[in-house]
Amino acid sequence: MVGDWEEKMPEPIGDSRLIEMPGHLIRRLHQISFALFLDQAKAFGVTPVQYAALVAINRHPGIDQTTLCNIIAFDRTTIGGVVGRLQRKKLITRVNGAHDRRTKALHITPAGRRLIRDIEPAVAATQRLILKPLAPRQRSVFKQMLKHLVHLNNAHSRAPWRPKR
Amino acid sequence: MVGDWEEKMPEPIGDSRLIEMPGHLIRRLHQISFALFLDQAKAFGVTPVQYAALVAINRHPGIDQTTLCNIIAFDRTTIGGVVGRLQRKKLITRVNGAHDRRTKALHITPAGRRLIRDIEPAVAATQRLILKPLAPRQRSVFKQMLKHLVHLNNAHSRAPWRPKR
DNA sequence: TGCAATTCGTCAGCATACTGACGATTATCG
DNA sequence: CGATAATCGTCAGTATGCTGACGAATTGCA
Repeated sequence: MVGDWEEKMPEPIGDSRLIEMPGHLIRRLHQISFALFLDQAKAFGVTPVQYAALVAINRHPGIDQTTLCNIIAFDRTTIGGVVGRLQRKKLITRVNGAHDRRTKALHITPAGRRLIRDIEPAVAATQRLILKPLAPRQRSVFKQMLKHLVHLNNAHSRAPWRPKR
Repeated sequence: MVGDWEEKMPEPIGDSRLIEMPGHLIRRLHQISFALFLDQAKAFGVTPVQYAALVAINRHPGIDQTTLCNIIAFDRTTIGGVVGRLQRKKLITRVNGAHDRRTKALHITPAGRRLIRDIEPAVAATQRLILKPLAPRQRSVFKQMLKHLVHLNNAHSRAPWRPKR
């Protein structure tokens, strides 16, 4: 299926060009990473997104949803559903803010704390599996590049990361 | 906000640990990449996913949906909606397969071909912008690593890439 | 040949994301 | 103080992506 390139014709974009585009590869790596997490952590019934939110809530008791979004770089609209599902699973509580009645104050429950503790090996295993195909010395190079790309492209996301309040 | 580490306590997972996890960074890079594409190509009204499908359909006239999924590593369920939207925009046609009546044969339209041609600069610019924060020599290193990670982790996705039929 | 296994497209259900908008509330400034 | 601006959480709408299931059609094998 190679070889239909023709003189004087603008070269049609073929499979290989498409498949090697960074954007395409990043999309696939994201899907793989997500699937690996679900597989490793399937006994706990949480997604990578829910796990990230849970860790941040544990670390910042009483945090409101918008500040949570700034810390873990989520979208403000999306977080509503995420914390709703965490609440349904009794991993967090959500009460109206005392000082600012527009906000909801998020707190982790004992069950949530237990989950964070117990899921740790699965989370660590997931990160190892993602990078497993690379040689050990390349893994930290890749991680550095990832951090660099994300930090310097931060502003291009609707949900940019922001330091503390 | 650093320094609440305590002797004899299992170290709680903090923001920095979470934020530097490969899985988390990959999710963010995917969002950034997606947003950059939409921004660069906003005049054309297609998503990265729709663009990938369109390119593959252009390259393989009459392809059926499942084979299309194997080529661009999509999920079989998801592709239905994607090609439906391409059809609604009159960029492709979808007719029942002649030989196998279970399948739908996909063909690109003249409008679809025009779009692929005209959107090219925006697609190229997107790929450049994604990798822009890296030094030029690092960009190909990163691309190689991405390809390596995706190929060797291929089987872990529900929608693994598969060579031709 | 005939029947079981497989495949194709689709459906319902759920979860993550983003846009644009809104009411409620708080902050700011004249 | 009071009007305006900004912020918080949410909603509707749209798009991607997955699981599990299904009817329709085809394949493979006994």
